[in-house]
Amino acid sequence: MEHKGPVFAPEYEPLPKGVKFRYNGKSMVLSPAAEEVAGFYSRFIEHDYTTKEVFNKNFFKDWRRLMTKEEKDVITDLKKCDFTDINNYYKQKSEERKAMSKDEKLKLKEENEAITKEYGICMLDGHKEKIGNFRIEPPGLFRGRGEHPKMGMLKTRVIPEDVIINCSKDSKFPKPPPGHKWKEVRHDNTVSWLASWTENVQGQVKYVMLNPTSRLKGEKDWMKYEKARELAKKIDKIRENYKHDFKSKEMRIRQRAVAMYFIDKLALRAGNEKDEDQADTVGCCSLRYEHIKLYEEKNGKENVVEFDFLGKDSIRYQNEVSVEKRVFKNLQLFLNNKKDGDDLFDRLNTTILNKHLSELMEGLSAKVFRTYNASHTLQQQLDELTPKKGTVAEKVLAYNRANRAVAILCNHQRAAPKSHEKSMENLINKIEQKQADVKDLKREVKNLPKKSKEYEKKHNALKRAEEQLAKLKINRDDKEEGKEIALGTSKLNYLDPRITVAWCKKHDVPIEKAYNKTQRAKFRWAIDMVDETYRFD
DNA sequence: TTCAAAACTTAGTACTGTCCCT
DNA sequence: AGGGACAGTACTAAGTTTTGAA
Repeated sequence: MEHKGPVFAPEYEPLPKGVKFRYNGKSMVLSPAAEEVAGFYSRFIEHDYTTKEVFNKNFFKDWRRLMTKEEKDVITDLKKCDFTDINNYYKQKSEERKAMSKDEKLKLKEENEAITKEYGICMLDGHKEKIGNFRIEPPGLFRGRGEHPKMGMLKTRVIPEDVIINCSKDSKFPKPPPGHKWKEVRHDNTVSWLASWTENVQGQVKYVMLNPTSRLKGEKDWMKYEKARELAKKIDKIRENYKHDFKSKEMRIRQRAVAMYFIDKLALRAGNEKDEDQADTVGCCSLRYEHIKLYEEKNGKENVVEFDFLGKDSIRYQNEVSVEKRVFKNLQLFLNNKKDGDDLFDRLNTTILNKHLSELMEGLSAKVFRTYNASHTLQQQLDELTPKKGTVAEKVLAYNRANRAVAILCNHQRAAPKSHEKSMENLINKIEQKQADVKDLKREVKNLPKKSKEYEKKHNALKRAEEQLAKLKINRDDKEEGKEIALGTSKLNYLDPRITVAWCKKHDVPIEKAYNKTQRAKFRWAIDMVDETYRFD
């Protein structure tokens, strides 16, 4: 492994004289350190974050910590701080960047490409590989997701003295920037990272790693799907096994069994325990009393469990599922004598669960179920939805619907795009226009003598218009159904790409319809490997 | 054996560039 | 030229699993 080391964030450029920070209405010159952090906050002042007390409190505390004595004496109340001038300055800078001439933009692009060429590539086992994140995260304010207790804290600047380099002993070591030293240069070929540093807000180690297109990452991805296929072969036995455990005498085993049922049936995440200083989110093992409700009957279904909790990234999971009678009875038992804040599975955690899983199958852990169920669902949905005869557009719609079924299973949500309403309106207008066209053409065709040149021309035009109309309608349905569902995550992380590649080949759909450029690069291994007979069952 | 740290995967959102229309 | 829509990309937080020290 040989590389040039990471790229650091540019030095702070102090504000020009005319840009004023004001305290209590009076302009005030800040020390560079305090000014830089004031600049970070100024970029947020039009954002919801600054209405949150936690954000403001954390920010103010960290900001004051690096003020000079004099600044600290004066600046005691965030409410009296006026950042608008600074904010306007940065907005103006960004406008200027947008308004740059073509040449200036091109120059910037070329400079950027030069950096990528030098620092974005490494040599691994004699092969050139792209690096994923070779730029070290710049300083700024921490933006957690959901109700994060640390939101607004200052994420400090990382310098070479913070960075550990990992490379081969016999390689040309990266040079630290002039006047600096690395924290350490080590040679550990049992890990895949090129450089690491410890981030100050949560104390977590951050890594520079390879791009997903690299051989190393590709092989790991491939192994992940092979593991999921291995599970596919054993899933019947495993289901039998946990269903049997629903009746166990031991509470811990019953809890384990019900958790496995959830993970298998609903594709829930494992649910590790979390610290107090993180957002309160849960997964399967960490579900609490308040996260589920039981109904012997609801909406015509029996034994209904209603889930409502915040999962990863504080994304809400809401679902109403009819479960097996024994599961329902067990849940009643688990909830008995409990109250808000109590664990649903008080005799279970992810370590216990994964330990058991690894005994059922080597390398089996909770997340393998998610991969398996996602890929399995895609295969099964493609079988069901793909029209035998149909246009490419119709097949692609079927593919997107199959993809969407997986995204729903995995609860991959997104905020509906801001432009959704508007673009939907445009699309509907287009459809109406096209419908009118079709109508007109039909009438014209009717009135023309058959076999005339004019007739043929209009007839073809009509056919074309009808095809376009069908396409537009498909487009509309696709868009509306998917407005709050993110397809990318499942496509990138859960769906065995060989299923998609084989499906494209089998149904004469160009691979570009399913995968964009980045995705094709990541899934190169599958595109090269697979023929139309591949299946994931 | 326990537990925290390290390592690596998965995740949504913000930003950027491009295309097309006015 | 300006601006909106959209796709693709960059970013980095937040999970899971593995590792290894106490």
